[in-house]
Amino acid sequence: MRGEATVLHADLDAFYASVEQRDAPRLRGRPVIVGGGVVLAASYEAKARGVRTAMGGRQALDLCPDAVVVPPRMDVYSQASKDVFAIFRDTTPLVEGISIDEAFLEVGGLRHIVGTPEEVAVRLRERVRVEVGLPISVGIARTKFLAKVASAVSKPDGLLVVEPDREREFLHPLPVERLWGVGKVTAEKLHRLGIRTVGQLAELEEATAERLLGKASGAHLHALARLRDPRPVDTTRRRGSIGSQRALGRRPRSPDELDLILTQIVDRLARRLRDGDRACRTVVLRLRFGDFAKATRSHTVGAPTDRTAVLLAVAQGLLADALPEIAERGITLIGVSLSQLRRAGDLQPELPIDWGEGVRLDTVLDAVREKFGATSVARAGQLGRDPGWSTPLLPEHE
DNA sequence: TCTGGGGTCCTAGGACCC
DNA sequence: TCTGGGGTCCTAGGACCC
Repeated sequence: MRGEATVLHADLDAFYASVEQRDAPRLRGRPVIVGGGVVLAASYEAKARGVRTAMGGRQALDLCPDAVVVPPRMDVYSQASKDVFAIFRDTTPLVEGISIDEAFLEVGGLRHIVGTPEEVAVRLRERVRVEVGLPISVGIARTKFLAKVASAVSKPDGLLVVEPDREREFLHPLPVERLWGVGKVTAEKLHRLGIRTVGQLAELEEATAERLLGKASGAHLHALARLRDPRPVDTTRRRGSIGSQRALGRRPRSPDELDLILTQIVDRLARRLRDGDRACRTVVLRLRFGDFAKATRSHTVGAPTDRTAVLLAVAQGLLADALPEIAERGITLIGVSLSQLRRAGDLQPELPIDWGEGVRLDTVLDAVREKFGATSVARAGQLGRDPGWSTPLLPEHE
């Protein structure tokens, strides 16, 4: 009556570290840490020694002095991810990617053609192991949330089915930290009330949960604890923002240095934007000051754009505004996010950003100049005329 | 403990409009 | 002259996830 377990959550185990062990036999069976200053991924041998993702590299080596530390190879991981997702899509068209190493698959429709969800999962795990050479865990349940919890519980290299009539006994004894959306802060709020298991959270009144955790997340977590999760596998989801950032260490940085780094970041992002045939409206400057406090500064332009020069001028304007505070507090990270993404095909040129015949870059940048002043705009204009620049900063008809 | 890089979603206040 | 309620957009911050 409540439906069948037809949602798969497939999640590669210790993804980056597994790729390194796959490619270098001498790393197999040994504790492997991917990253440098910070642990990006740890193999299960390293995890067994207490090494965790996001841990400082120093601390990780204290716990596990014989670990092999390897630098990340993002392009290799990206290719491995594509290979695995190709197998997902070959299994069913109903794939919802969650991140580089996990996805939901709806396989209910395959029962009479291929087999039960469990049979599909067994075959999927085998194909990923043989064809890509990586271990992957799969959870199967009636809802996405339960499937995700099931895959996590099954790790490493596991397969776990939660039958609909066993959901309560599976979920309720688990600690609240297992809920998708409960981190350190939320867990502590719950612990203060003596709530440690999902079952205890489910016993609360919904209104109580909302008062404690906020309206949206309170209602959401309460529903999950009561086994309610109506979200279907959504194959149409697209990224809503893209970003790039760079940690800077503690030494002081001159405005020119910051400007150069900012330019590199925006150049890379703008290219990714165009490669994905997308445009954006909002530019967010991310900062982390000398005391590691974070801040954002953002600006939204009237019409979506994918032009490096425009995005850079806006970013430089935001940075110029923040320079006095940076001079005072120091800076340890700078980054940019582009949000309010949409298909570039939806681009509707409007004044003042009108890329019609004969419109010059200077005209386009007027709006930016009005908001931020002339200096950064002048720099952006110069870059646009530099033939050595790595991306076309100007539209073809410029 | 001395802190990466990529994202998502929610909240809250103020501006602005009807 | 003083004062409504509702909706949307923008900005900033924060929790959380992998």
